[in-house]
Amino acid sequence: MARRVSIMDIAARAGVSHTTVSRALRGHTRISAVVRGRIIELADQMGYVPNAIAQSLQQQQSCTIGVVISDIADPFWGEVVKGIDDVCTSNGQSVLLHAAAHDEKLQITAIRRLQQRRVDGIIVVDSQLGPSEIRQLEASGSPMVFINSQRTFESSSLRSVTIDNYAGGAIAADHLVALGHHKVAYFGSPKRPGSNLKRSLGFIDTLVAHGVQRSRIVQNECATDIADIDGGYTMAQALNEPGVTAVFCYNDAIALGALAGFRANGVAVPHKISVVGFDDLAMARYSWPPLTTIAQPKELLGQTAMHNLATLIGGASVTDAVLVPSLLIRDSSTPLLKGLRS
Amino acid sequence: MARRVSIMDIAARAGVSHTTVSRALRGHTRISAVVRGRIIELADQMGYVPNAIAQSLQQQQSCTIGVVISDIADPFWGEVVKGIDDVCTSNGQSVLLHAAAHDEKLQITAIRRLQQRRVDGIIVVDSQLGPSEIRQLEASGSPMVFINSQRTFESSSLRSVTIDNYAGGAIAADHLVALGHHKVAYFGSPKRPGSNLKRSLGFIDTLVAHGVQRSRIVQNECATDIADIDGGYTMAQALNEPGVTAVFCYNDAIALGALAGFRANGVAVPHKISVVGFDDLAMARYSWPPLTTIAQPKELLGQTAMHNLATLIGGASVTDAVLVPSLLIRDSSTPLLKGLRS
DNA sequence: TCCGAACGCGCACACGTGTGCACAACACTT
DNA sequence: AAGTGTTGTGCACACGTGTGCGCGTTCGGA
Repeated sequence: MARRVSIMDIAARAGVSHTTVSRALRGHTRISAVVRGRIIELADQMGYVPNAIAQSLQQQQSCTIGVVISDIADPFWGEVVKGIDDVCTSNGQSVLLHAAAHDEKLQITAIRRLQQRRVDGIIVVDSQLGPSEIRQLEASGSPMVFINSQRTFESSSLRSVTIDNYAGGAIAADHLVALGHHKVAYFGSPKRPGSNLKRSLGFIDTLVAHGVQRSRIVQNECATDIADIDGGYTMAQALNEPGVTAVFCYNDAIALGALAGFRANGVAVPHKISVVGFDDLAMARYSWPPLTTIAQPKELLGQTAMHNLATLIGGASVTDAVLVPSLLIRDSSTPLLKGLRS
Repeated sequence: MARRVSIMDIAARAGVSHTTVSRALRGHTRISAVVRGRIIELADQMGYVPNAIAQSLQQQQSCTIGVVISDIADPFWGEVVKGIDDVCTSNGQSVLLHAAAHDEKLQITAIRRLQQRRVDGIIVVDSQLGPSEIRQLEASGSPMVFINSQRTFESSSLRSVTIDNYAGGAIAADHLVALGHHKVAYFGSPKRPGSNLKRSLGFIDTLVAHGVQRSRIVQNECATDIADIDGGYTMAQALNEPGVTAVFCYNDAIALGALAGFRANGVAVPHKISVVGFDDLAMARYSWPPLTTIAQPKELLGQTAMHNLATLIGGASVTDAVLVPSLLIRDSSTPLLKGLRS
């Protein structure tokens, strides 16, 4: 942070007080036109760049939003952050980014650091925090919005924006039942217990409601320590349930891995087995076969979170937002052929 | 930025001056053990969170790094940012993120905003800046590192970290020639003129050096206004050059799109045509067929940039870094069958 | 000519933190 | 007892900006 020209330097050169410089640059009234003109010209000529740090200290607000994210390299979260950044930029705010893997301790540390930096508010993406940590955060008083959190909150300064995971699972079930499938599997991700549970419940409840027998619904979970895409690959290879003709996956990463896993086993998608994902990643359109999936409005997720955080910061209160997913039919799912019925 | 407890508040409660509190909390020597103990306990009990903004103002450094990026949703850049964040976090610094599409004006605006925030240094990812803007930035004095910039710099405070794009193109050519291909195409991206030119030159020069005739090298470019993956799809569908048996793509996104485009046209990869990408995205392993590609060390790119920026900030000088790409052979490239020779 | 109003500007403080210097109290040495 | 060194603490300032209040000047109207 090199020493730069301040309004004091300008004031000295212009032969006025720094007060006058400050007022002139901020477009204050009651400053004579000549003085203002000279100050503005001088500021430009001397290469003056206002010091936002000093402004923050004085104004008691930093115009900065903290974002805590589990994995910035994940393309899904990347799009969410893009939505956040969009709104921030048009609000004149900046994004302070902190990565913090799937780990409570790291997430808390990241939040503490952001609070030291006096961010105006915090967005936590994919939070893993437990009830005791939440209580701690409520006490800290910072407005916070959680995106796709695994929990809900009571405090007025803590809000959430989520996808209706249960409805997403239900949509997948409707789709597969409409195609005639009646023995199916769910490939889950235990890393996200909350959303995983809701998607699987929505899926299973709806299947049952459509008359599918519980014994004909297979549930698998991938190992916690591997990437989703690898998990999908492994689960597809390991699937050894005769008669399963469709799989609903927790997300697209698992589904794309599953496509590769089935292919390696010589199981044709969708003719032998239909695959449905969740998220609608950019890649999903271009996989082979193109992936049928439950689409999340990713950028909207980020934008909504940021809008709600802004109103929270403004002192108003907001309700939790729940966005709706939608079915995107491509080629990885197909009607069950009569000959294949078991 | 709610009003929080300051060292003055603690001082009042402890009956000492704020000086003593500051020294006690910073582990200064020459503070009596009893007083220190009481202050630390009091600070904890009152929920004191140090104000990093005031510290920045006083210390004349913000411990903050600005990152300007063209598209945070791009999985490639996501991994680069992860590398940056890693090093930042272990250095006790934070990342201020600003997105700024492929647009000079937006990028300059973003840089100005970061300078207002008095970041200690700036990393610009995928810069599109022209010579005049560069000169402007040199004058501003902020240490900056450009990742995969389309240009090189002379100023001592402006450094770059890049992949050896020419070598990458050469490796792809070596690979395809070794497989027996002698009529090939290049699918380029005009959005990144510098790296696109180098990759294509390395590719073509090496092909020619191996005795491939120039007339047998086809060059295509995708439209500027569409995503890479769509561009790859379109170029693959439009490719109408009889006898072309291999394609080298500017990046994996284009290559993945091309795989889908060829498939839609009934052109089998790799049996009819081999495809080689560049980047090694996480998806490349799981495409169909799994993509042969020139791998970039993405996280290392970010880490190196951040390391070099840190030394630059420390006042030392560094040289431009050039990292080497490596060939990753998967299933989208295969030896040319004799029967297919043209 | 006199008086109130409007105008243009500066003083002094606030925001929260860190630090050079000074000063008082105490321990130790001669 | 006097001098010297050490220890613990506070004063006052700095960092850069914004603003309430007050003061002097000018203007307009009676």
